[in-house]
Amino acid sequence: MLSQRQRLILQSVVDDYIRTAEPVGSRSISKRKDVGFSAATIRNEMADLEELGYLEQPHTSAGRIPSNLGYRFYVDHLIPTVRPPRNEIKALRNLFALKIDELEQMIAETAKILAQITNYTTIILGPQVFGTKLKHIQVVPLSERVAVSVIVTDTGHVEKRRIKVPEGISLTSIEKLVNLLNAKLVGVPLYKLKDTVYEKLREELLRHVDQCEYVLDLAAELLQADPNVKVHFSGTTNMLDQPEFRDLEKMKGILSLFEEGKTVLQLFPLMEEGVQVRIGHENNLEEVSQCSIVSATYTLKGRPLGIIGVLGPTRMNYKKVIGLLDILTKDFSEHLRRLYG
Amino acid sequence: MLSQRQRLILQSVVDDYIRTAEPVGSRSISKRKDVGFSAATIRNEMADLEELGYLEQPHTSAGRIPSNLGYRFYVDHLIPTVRPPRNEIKALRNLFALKIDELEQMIAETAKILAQITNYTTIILGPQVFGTKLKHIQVVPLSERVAVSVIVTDTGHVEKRRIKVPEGISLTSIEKLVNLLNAKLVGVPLYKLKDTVYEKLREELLRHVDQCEYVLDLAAELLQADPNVKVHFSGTTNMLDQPEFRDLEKMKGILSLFEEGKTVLQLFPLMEEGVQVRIGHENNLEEVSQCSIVSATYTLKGRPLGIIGVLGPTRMNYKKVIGLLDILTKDFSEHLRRLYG
DNA sequence: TTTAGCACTCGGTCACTGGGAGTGCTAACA
DNA sequence: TGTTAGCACTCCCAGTGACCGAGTGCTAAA
Repeated sequence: MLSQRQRLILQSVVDDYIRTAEPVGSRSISKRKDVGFSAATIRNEMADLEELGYLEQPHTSAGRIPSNLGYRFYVDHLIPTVRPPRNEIKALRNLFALKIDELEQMIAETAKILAQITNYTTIILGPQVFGTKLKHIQVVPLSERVAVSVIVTDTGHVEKRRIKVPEGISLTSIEKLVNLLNAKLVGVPLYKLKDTVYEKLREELLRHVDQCEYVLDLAAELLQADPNVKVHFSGTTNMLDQPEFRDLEKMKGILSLFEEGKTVLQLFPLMEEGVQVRIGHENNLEEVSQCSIVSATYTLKGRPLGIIGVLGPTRMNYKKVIGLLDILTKDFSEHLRRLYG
Repeated sequence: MLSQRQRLILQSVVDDYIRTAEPVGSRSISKRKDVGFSAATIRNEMADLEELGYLEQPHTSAGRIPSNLGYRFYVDHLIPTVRPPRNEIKALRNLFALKIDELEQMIAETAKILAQITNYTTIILGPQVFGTKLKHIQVVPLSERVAVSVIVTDTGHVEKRRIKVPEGISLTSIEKLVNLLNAKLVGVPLYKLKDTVYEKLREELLRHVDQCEYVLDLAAELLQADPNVKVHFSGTTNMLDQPEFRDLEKMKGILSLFEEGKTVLQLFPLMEEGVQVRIGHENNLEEVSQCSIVSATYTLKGRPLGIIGVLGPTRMNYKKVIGLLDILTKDFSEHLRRLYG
């Protein structure tokens, strides 16, 4: 268990290091007005903290920097939850006042603003469409054998899919099929669509449509919703401003991660309530072992829809980012509720 | 006018510099087997070429590097059009054999492969949907006052738009409207949709629908196609491999360009036949003043649909890239024709 | 006109140096 | 017993100068 003084010193080191990106020496800490000890005392405590694994020393005659364990303790015990400054809150709220209709665009703008305020990289996942419900399905034939199926959900999301029409299936049977699907499946969540077709529509189809089996498969194909979650990035180049990423190789690793968008999904293994912080190796990817991720879930009608995350160096300004994400996800969810709820 | 020998030397300098990224000295050129002159002679010629503006010297006792004018002459007169090696052609053709249904995905894959082969950044614009024709329009009401309009084109492209339904317009009038639009507008190119509505549908509407003016405006909104051209990037991190972009500031400029996708549209001011090369300042953006862009247009039914471009340092391997783009755009267009033509 | 030779220039690398920041240890102090 | 001042030591870093090699321009000879 850390003493009160050790906690104070650890906090000071982390704060200073976050601010300056330079190893923190005993003298500079003893000079702070909230610390009433001499440099020598601080040195002793720092040596202890290093032994306990909270601090590290880049080389003998240098100051200390926080270890990942140190950051973890700092995040868990040493930061007061802080309300972001007015102007930052305002910048975010202005977004929601804009009345942007398209959700995608809304998300893109949010990512942008958040990246601007934090100076880190923002990653937004979603929205997850699996839980949303079918509102309408339409099939538009393009030529004899090719058609496009269009699915609209209750949140206004549109999924399309090119499909090949099997030989021997006429346009009229497709039309009948689509009518049937619309009559029976509206309101069913997307992830249940396929099962529902096979379970409930079989007899119905037998009655109304010829070549039932073919058509059933076709229907399944029509309804195959795209399971891909969209990934939005912003502020990717902010990483270049961080002194710890001067190294081109590291930088390249991180940037390629952004290019191959889907890989970052591994960084967000679960959608939990509240603000999550993952530090250094707690992330599942080697490329970001020197980064931290602060993330939070946004919801619609209590259902988690997606994730807003901020990626920065482990030396990131946790206080600020956590405060921002906390407010932002709540506002964002509220905004969604007003749009679709 | 350059003498035969000057052309040979200029070509050698550019070739070597493209290969090594190091200033080229007189000795290394005189050693090449296709050059039968001593270093001293080469030096004289190089001094002349510098005076003429085709070469530059980073500092007094260094070799020469090509100027932008030098590259221009090289591209215009000194490279034979070269057929890319078999394995590269094959890598591209494999793509088209994959039978990827979705055009977007197809484009993304193409960009990726091209970036892999060239080791530069690829930028693909399009497809341009303005010229495509309306196949179907659908309106799906989400709630009392909100609906989603979905437009399907003859190329299977789907555009959606959230719309607010003006007060006092009933669902049945909307239904009538949509039926009318479908009956009258199928086959009309997207860019003519709006005009056509106002010109041709006015009387028709007056007869069938009440509150005509409102409805007319609504129709216009429904048909407002998204004019945004999509921009696909791949291989953005390849830029980091180029020795000329070690400088973080330059790098940042270029990478932010990719992040703010739309800005790059300025780099492709026109859609012309054949392969275009723009060198250094010939591009309209300061950020890429040390880059060159090789681009070509892909078409559908003879209509230009979009652009495939490769962005690299001015020291890029023009021979290879030009050859590749030439083949690729032709294959790509042919593939599109098979899919939609 | 071409080439060989030579003096010169300049950037890059390496070893060396001194200064500064910071430490750990010891001994004195409250 | 906990805290502090003092001091010797460590290590990084920036600056310096010497040196090397690649390349040039010029001149004179072939």
